[in-house]
Amino acid sequence: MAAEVPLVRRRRGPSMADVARLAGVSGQTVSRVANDRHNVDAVTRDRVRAAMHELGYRPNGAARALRNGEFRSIGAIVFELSSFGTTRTLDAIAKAATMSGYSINLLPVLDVSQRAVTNAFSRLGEQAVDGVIILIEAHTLDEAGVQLPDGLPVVVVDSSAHYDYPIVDTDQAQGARLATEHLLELGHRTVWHLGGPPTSFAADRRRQSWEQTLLDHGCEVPPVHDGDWTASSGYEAGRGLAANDDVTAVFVANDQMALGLLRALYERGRAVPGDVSVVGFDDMEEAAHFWPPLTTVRQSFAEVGRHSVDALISEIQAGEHHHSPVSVATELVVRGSTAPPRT
Amino acid sequence: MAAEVPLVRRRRGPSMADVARLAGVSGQTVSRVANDRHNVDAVTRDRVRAAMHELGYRPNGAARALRNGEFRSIGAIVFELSSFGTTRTLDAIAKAATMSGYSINLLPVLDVSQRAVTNAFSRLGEQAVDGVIILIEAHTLDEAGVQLPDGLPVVVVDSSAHYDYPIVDTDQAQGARLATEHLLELGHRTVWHLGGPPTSFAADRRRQSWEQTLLDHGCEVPPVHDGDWTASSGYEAGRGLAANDDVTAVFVANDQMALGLLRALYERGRAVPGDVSVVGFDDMEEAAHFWPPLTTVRQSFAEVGRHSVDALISEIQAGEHHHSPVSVATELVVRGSTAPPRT
DNA sequence: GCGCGCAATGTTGACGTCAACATCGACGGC
DNA sequence: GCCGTCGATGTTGACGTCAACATTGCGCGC
Repeated sequence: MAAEVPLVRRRRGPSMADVARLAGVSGQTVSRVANDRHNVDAVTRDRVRAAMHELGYRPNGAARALRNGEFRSIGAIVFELSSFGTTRTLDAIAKAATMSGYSINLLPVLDVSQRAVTNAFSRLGEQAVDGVIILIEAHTLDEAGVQLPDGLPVVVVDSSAHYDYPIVDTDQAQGARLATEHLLELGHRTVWHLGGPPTSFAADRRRQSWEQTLLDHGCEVPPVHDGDWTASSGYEAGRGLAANDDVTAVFVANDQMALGLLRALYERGRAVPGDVSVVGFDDMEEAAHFWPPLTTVRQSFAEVGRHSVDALISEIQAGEHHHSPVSVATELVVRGSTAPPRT
Repeated sequence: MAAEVPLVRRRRGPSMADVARLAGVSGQTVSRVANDRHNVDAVTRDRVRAAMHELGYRPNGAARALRNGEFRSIGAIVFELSSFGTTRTLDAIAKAATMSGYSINLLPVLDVSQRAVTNAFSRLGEQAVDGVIILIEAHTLDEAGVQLPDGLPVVVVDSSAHYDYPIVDTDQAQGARLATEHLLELGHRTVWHLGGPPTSFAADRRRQSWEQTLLDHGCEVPPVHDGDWTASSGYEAGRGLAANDDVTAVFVANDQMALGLLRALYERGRAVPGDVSVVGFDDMEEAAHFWPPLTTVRQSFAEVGRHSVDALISEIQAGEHHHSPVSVATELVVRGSTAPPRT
């Protein structure tokens, strides 16, 4: 038995040296072909290409990264992909990064405990990334009191101003004002609010701006109901609102909770928009097909994603810090869930 | 002027050698400390740790990968993160991979053209990954006629059997049968179908199984309406169904299209479930809060994700191929959108 | 026909890490 | 007190790539 096969077959692919040997050239020439340098004879290039193909050669990213001192990769720290906004933003980030020749390294935080977040950042230290985009609602960061590795470019997608990193976010305040004023202009005496979780800066901003708008218009500020972004939480909180006949207009901090509220209103027999007007936030694709179609504030996740990548890449390549936060404007989309109050 | 600063500051972080110099030990000792080897004197270890911290040392992933011959990274090829199912699966994949000590490299395909897909795979060749999970509906792969790099472990999340790679997927056929039989058992004479796009294997499977179930029960097979998974397409297709008084029961290939159908039925004044019963597929969180709450087929994206990662990692580490596809069972969740037909 | 210039190709070494092997010193048994 | 043992630490080289520099040879001008 001439069994000489090693137990663990270290499947290292062929290297430049192997290709070079087969093609009868030097490794450097293979490198030139692999990188599309022009100063290679056409005949040689074809021979090398053929050898590459025959061996199934793939350049080794690690060696390249080591040599060049950069990974061409961006880390994205996320908590839950199931959250609608995060996902959309991540999608835009991935696309923008790809177009700039960077790839995206997903670094999920398994739970929101301090330990998990700290742990994620220490894993980060071991990741082969040139920079990081943080997509976690930043209260968690504050609580965890974590510190990012020094000298690693970072961009935060959130409204927190507590950190000394460049920040890109939707203009939450403007969006909330848009929604609230729309309802007031329809003639409602005041606007109730179904807010996001207190751990979220975005939720904070929307709530604050809603309150300020009411005050600016001399309206009474009703008590806030809180949810956690899910439709279920919107339904739970919505049952309270639905039972209260004073409520004629509600600004909900996202579309999913708005869906839950709509259900609660239905179950209570209150007509939308006849008895109660509802405005959401996000303009998810489904919002146009709620019943009635939801009036909501559209935010451009794509733009937020694109700006984050731009900011991060310029930081990576030039060492620049944009300390002025980028704010992406929102837009009110009026559909069927809002109307003047019943007289 | 002793200005010696290079124009482009290559921001290479400190290396082991720097730490070693500061701590007065050899590089190897630093390596041992970094990797928690036990055979280092406590005093020395503390000194090295202090030096690491002072310099802000982070181990260089590229060098480590080069040395070890593995990247501890998995590529995930996706098309659109906005698609609900893909996202949920990706989330599970990311979590499972993280727990196994792998990170996820997102490789988005920017559009579905052949060129783009082929291009994505050639980029893939340059990625520093140990294996790949493909999350694209596989018709696109067929059309693009692309070939993956040889010797790179691959797992496909889809129902396609055209490829010689391990496949993990939800048991689409079982789910569709569950939905269809539920409606038949309620007493409907037949069940209509609002299907997914013809490019999707998952949609194919659901449609075929729906049809087979009808035939098994001796029911007439009505013509299929197609959508593209979005609520909008469900609404468009749904208008046709809503206008047809023969329609008393519809199995919709996903929840989002079901939402669009519900809207179309509302607009037409047809009651759900009084006039028409509707069953969806996916059980997205929102489905419970549609009006009426949607009866649907729950699939476990988490389990699909976990199985994919398991299969890929065992392929990477042991070179095993599981040629038997993994099928994850579904479950019918009965809510308020289904009832016996009006007599 | 001589040499210059330039394009094609080859050679060398360094990027940062870590396994394998080498060395060094302390301690214990006899 | 000598030697063997073992634990702590140091030295060397290789992983695959590519920039910088070195070399080769060909064509062209005069």
